[in-house]
Amino acid sequence: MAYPKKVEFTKKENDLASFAKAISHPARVAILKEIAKRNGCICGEIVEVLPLAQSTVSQHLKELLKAELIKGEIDGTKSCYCINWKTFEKFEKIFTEFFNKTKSQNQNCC
Amino acid sequence: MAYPKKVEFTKKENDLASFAKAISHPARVAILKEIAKRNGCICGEIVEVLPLAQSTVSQHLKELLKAELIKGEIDGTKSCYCINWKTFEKFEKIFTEFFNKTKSQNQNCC
DNA sequence: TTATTTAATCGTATATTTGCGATATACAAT
DNA sequence: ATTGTATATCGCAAATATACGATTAAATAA
Repeated sequence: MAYPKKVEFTKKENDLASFAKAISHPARVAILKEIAKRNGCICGEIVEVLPLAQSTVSQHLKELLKAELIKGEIDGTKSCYCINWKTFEKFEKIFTEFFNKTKSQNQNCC
Repeated sequence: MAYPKKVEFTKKENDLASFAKAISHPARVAILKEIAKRNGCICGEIVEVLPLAQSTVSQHLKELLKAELIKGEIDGTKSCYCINWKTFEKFEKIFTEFFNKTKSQNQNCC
């Protein structure tokens, strides 16, 4: 056996996959874009704009929070969300690395 | 209403999400890396290397084919897979655009 | 021809995701 | 204190994803 069998996946594989999972739903992509687009942070204006119920949007926001792609803070009755640039850039790096590493091995075999 | 309510998501949102979905499982990330790593295309050597059953790997390969991230051709009893660079680069572009566009709107609001 | 090898597909079980309405919570306004 | 507003959470249903063993199909080797 030339290459060893994996018992489990590597941290990088898991990281890339879980980031990809966080943005694997069009609603979450749209939410991120909306948060970035607005001048300043927004809250449930997202609900106004998306074709989804408030509770569903809230769930997607929770997912994005879990992935640390956004930060949220409660301001009165409103919740204010914004992009977590630190994580965002971390993932951009992981992605770029993945693309470049893969490309560098392009042997044009078929 | 300053921004219009979406009836559905945009093509770009759907494209980005479905690409992300394709690589949202560590097995599929590992498979892509393995295919890129090997000198020339490989087939079920992937099974040897991953902590998954042959049928499961086959299913993941099918997903990657569906997303057109890999190409496959049958060579005798063996199936030979390789990266579909055209799609790969298309998605890299979509990604980079997403990252850059989002970043350019960084207002550091919170 | 018969056996072997390789890989796709089928059937099935289980887990996760997605979505929504209803409810709860927490603050603001009256 | 009561009412209204914003948003998170609960409970549930439906759809999708993941995994595996068994089976099938197709090519090669014996």
